[in-house]
Amino acid sequence: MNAKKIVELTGVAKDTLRYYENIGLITTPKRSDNGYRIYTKGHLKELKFIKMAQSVGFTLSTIKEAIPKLANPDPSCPVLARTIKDHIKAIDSKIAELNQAKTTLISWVERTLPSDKQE
Amino acid sequence: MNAKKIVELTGVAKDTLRYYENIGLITTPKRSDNGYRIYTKGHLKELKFIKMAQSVGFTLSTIKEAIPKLANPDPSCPVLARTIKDHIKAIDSKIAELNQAKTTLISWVERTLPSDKQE
DNA sequence: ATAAAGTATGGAGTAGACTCCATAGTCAAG
DNA sequence: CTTGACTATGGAGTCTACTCCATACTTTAT
Repeated sequence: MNAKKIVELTGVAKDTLRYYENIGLITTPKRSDNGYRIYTKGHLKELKFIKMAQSVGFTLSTIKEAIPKLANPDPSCPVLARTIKDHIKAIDSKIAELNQAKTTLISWVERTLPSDKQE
Repeated sequence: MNAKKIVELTGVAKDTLRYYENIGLITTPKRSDNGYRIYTKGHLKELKFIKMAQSVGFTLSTIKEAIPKLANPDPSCPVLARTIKDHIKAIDSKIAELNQAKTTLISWVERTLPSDKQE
């Protein structure tokens, strides 16, 4: 698919795509004869993953470590499973932090506004 | 408490504290006669909250909206509860996103990672 | 009394993550 | 064949969140 299409589908700007390509975050897209980039479903997956990971506080360089392993997996590599499990652990930590933050906020609400009802 | 102490207790650098003060993120600390900043337990709470919120992907400007309401609550203000609940909702969304990301990663691991070809 | 440690200030510099610009080649429509 | 939409490129600019000066005043230790 062309640039316009993937921008439309992912909400990621054209320039951002080029930026991601430059820093090696996404798989380098092939080019058609005219030099235009050709994006694939693989790129859609990568970008979806990037947005998700980013929204929960992972940096692009952290994401970068995970992406190539997801995009070009070597099934016979045990290090891969290890790495992904590390990322899952990182996600678990973030979930724990979020729950802590939530608890903190709720206690603030209850202490401050004891009569207020839940939504 | 003095700057050294709060740096030690929170792990937030001296310059960062001044930066937070400049952008109005933390409560402006009172000064002693010599002009040195005096930090309080309130600052500890604020900084703890900032670090937590930040680690899970909230920006300083988003955090800034929440802090004053937590620090100087007006019990008769329904907007306060609204705002805090919005933050809790945002946290819930982030938790949901993380769980989704986790599921995705796990499925990647379990499928022993399929290679996906271009369009 | 002098050094060392702590603090203050304005302002410059940095890293990460975009975002915009000027210029130019490509392609579909009229 | 010209216009306008689409794409490409290098490089500059922006914004966030720090981080690092250089300089100077205060306090503590020897």
